[in-house]
Amino acid sequence: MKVVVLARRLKAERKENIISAALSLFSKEGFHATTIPDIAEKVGMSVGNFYNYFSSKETLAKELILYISTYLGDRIKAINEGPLTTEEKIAAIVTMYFKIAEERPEMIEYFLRIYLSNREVFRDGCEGIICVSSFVTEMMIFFDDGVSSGDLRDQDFFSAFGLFMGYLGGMVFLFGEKILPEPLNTYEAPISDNIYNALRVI
Amino acid sequence: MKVVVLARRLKAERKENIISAALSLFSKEGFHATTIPDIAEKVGMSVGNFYNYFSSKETLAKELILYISTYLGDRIKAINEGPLTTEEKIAAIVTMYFKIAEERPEMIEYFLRIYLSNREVFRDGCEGIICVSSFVTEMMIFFDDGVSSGDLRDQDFFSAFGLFMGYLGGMVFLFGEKILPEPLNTYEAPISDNIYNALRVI
Amino acid sequence: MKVVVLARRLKAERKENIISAALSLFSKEGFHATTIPDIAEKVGMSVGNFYNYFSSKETLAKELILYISTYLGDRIKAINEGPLTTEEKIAAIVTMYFKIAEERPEMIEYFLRIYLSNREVFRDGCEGIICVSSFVTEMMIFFDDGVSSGDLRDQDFFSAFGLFMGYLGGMVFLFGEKILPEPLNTYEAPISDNIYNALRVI
Amino acid sequence: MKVVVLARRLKAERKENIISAALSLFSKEGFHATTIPDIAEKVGMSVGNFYNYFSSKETLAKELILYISTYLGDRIKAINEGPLTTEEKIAAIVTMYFKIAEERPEMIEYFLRIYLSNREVFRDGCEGIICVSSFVTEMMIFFDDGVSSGDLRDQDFFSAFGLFMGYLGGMVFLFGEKILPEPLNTYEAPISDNIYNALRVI
DNA sequence: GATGAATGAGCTTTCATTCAT
DNA sequence: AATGAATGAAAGCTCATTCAT
Repeated sequence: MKVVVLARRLKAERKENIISAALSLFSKEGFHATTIPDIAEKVGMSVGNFYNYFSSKETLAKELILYISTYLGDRIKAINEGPLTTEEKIAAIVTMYFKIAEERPEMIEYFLRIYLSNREVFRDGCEGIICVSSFVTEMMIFFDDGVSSGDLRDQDFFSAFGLFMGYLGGMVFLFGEKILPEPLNTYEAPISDNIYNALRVI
Repeated sequence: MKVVVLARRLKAERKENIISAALSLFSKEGFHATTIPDIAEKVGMSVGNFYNYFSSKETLAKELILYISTYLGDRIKAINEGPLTTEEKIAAIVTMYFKIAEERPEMIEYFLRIYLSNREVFRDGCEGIICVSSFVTEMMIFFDDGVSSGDLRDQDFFSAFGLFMGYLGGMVFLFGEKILPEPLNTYEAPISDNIYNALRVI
Repeated sequence: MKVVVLARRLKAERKENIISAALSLFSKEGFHATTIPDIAEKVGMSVGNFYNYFSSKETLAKELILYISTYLGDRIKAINEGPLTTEEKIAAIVTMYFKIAEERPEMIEYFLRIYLSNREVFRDGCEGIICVSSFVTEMMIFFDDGVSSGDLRDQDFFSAFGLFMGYLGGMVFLFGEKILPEPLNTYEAPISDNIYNALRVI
Repeated sequence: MKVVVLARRLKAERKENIISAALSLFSKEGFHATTIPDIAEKVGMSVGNFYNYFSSKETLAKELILYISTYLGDRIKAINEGPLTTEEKIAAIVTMYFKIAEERPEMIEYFLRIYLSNREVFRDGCEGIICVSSFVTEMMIFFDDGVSSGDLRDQDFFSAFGLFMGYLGGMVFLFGEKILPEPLNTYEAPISDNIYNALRVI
């Protein structure tokens, strides 16, 4: 019995390794420029064995976006459930997002460059927001809370969501392209202000 | 003499056809999933002949982004040079952008999905904002004018640019994914408001 | 009548231009790496028109080797018919060959690199020595004369021919590869000596 | 453990098969006229798998010349280190060379037709004599020994090398073109004599 | 004779996936 | 579970040659 448990843990660990290697390679090199041999080599695993963990390159790509969505969703959830005001929550989300963009850029880059851009890959099984719902749901909760507490105007969710996420994504993109003259965190305050100004009750 | 002129016109026309076909295919299928044979077939041209017009797939991709940047830049320029207030200009840009997104979605989609995401492709020759400068420059002018006229807060350009363009891009993305419950133009008013609120002098 | 003559002369001239351009390109870039558009451009002629002068790339290649063989044959003939001793003739041929190798390297290079190495190209129509007979014939005469005059041993022609031409070709090859430490003409005397020693009556 | 060894042996064997097939095809058809599918088919291997053994057609070509140079160098070395006089060594080298030209003509043909003539292919990594140094070095030793023993005149190495190798190459070329009226070995004696006469102390 | 756009077969190379071991 | 050689379809691109003008 114990052996089975150990084996299962080992398998989960190996899978984590693949996810981590793939995330890094996909976001750095692009989905098509990254090959399965590349990933296998980075994990220290044979090509054939890779297919014991993921049935195809596309499956892997879909699991990755799920992984990221959960990761981001968890962090937003923590903020949502904390004691902050709406204005502070906005700042907290911006700070969290930019922190990830600097410390684990693969995650944001994967989101922006792989998920948003390779429609063919995510066509089957990730329609709509299926694969990013953990994350989107928490953003919905954030807005609802903000509206309930009288801080934010009651407007269409997607108008607000597009503003928030489009803005942050855009900034990270500019950062990634080395177009921004200052480090990302310099922009945290003005951006949080802009978002709050855009959404708050007037 | 006439013959030469006609031939030249024909060649320019053929080039336009390729641009149009490629724009559509790239934005619908992705850069890597679109093949030269696909493009050639859509234009009704042999693969070999395609290379009489564009020296490589990458060259084509770069000409495309230049084409789009100029197209958008021209429209923003017209708005900039019109008699509108800053608030009206914002609405005009949003309307224009969404109109293009509905009438010629390939243009915006290309921008969002191909240009922003296939870094490798645009690495040489489109560094920084080189290939989108027509468009970015006009956005700069818009902001400067808004600040000069006392309507907009004087803040870092990229903070404002990221808000504006990240927002619009995000909305078009949601639209393209069929996530938005309403037609795009429904959102024009609230979005324009959000942007103006975010940027205006308080 | 006059017009016809002029036209014919013009055509011959154009053909010479093609031959000259092709010789240069083939020997510098190789047969396969040289394209018909390359040649046409160098001549300042359209691709289509090229085919009014030569029916195919292979035909051109075969005419070139004929041209070179005649060129070399004529020069050897002049030496053969001059008043020199056999030893002097050897030196004269070596000098002539190296002079061409330095002044019009395309000719020797074409011979060594294109003709000798692209069997497929010359398979039909240049079997055996058909396309280089002007040159080989003169070398035969040189040997016969040398034997008749009692200077050279009477041996199989090809034993002698291979020595003479293999030697000179080898030296030009080493020269072309920049392997030779000295300029080509430095070697004229020792090489002539070696050849004479190899062939003379003992 | 045994399995690994066997696999390694199998892989080496497959590589030998490719070398052998490529040598034959290249020398018979020419470098450019031989395609990777041709080679793969001759080996009984898929095109894709070929690239598990050689990273490109050029790499293969370079390994081939190395292989041949070593093969020839080894044989000359054996002669150099044997008990023969200089005159006998010359005859031995000629005999050996012609024997290879008859039994494994691909080797000599590859040398003459592919290596010497496709400069572009060998440009990177085979500059000068890099890829044929095993062979050239042994020829240097032969000459040095001959001079040391007082049999050969002390002259520039390349003058002598060009004579020897240009001569042999020329004869094999004539043989390959079916120009020679007699079988190759008929010429061994007169050619050895000619070479010895050309180089010996007078 | 002259033009050059057009053709299309063919090239080298890549890579997701399979499968015998 | 693990290996990595093997497959083969498909990609981007080239180029000798043709042909409408």
